[in-house]
Amino acid sequence: MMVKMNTLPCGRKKDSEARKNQPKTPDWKPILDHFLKAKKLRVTPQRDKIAELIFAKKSHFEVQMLIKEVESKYPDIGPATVYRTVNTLCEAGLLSESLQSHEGVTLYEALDEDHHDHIICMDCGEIFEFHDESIEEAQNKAIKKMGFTQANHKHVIYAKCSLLNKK
Amino acid sequence: MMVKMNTLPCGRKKDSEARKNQPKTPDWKPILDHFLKAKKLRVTPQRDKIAELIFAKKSHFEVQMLIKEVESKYPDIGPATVYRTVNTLCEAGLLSESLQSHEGVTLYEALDEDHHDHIICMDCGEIFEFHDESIEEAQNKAIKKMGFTQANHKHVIYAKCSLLNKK
DNA sequence: ATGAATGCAAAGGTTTTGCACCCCC
DNA sequence: GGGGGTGCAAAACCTTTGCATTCAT
Repeated sequence: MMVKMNTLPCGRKKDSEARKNQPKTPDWKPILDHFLKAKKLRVTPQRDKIAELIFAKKSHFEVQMLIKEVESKYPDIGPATVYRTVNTLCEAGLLSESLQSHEGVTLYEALDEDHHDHIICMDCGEIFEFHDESIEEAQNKAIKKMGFTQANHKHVIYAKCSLLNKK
Repeated sequence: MMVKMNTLPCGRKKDSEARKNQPKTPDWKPILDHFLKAKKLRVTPQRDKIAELIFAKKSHFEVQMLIKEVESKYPDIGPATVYRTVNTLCEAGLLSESLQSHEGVTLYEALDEDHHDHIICMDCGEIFEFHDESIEEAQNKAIKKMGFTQANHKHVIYAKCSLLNKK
């Protein structure tokens, strides 16, 4: 099992130090350009700037926050363009609506190579990513048994980290 | 593993015939009344009618659909009351925001005794419920290993049913 | 009689759309 | 110069709220 991208749980440092200051998708630009070209869409400075902000993030984000960021860095870029760009990036497969926060807000996240699930601490609100092969296996078996194929899934665990829990 | 509440997959009949025409929560009324009394809230015809419609369903629903249903059966009951009632029923523990449809709409569902996860067919859109003990076990182990407690989870699988897939 | 519930309409918030203008190809 | 992109504002939605009135207890 591996956990990454965040300290765990609730403040403890874990194994992700090396990755901490790297974007999740360093090579987004050629992928995006290729997608745009294939779809006969255009490479524009707005799209590039918004994408850059998104892929500089190391974590999940909500569109409203992104809009505020964009607005403060590039006052000329409006919310409509942000929404449009987010949708385009989703279609390009670079970004995905990954989960709902505990309060029900949609969070986006850069799609990286490997699949992971999420665990949200109900005390501190922190979102951790994890990958557990035995869960995946059990799941694939179940899907097969039920007669489904081509599955993907969203698996979010809402829990409390044990440290805070001891109070 | 058990699958219930629907034919599976995509039209095939499965094990849920006996349950098919029964509401998921036949005994909602005393529970609701008890909750209302405890909270010093009132039993009103509007709440009863809306609850009745909800618990007559055998499946998941979105608030917008419920509002349309209520509107057509009881034109005097407005959307605001529907929203308020849905929230009250959630607080009463009779109802819960259970998952997001593939299009991102929030679906509610009557809370019955036992936990289950969801699998949505990406072809026919049908939502199936299933419970798989080996997934649950793997999950509980993982949660423990990561140092979390008191977990609950939302696990939605998006897949294609094999029958349609053969076309 | 008291205070909660309702209906209505308005407000709040998020996301999409229409359109004139701009600019990349 | 054609067609997609952008910015702005308006529209479209969904959900919540305020308030006067009604109604359960």
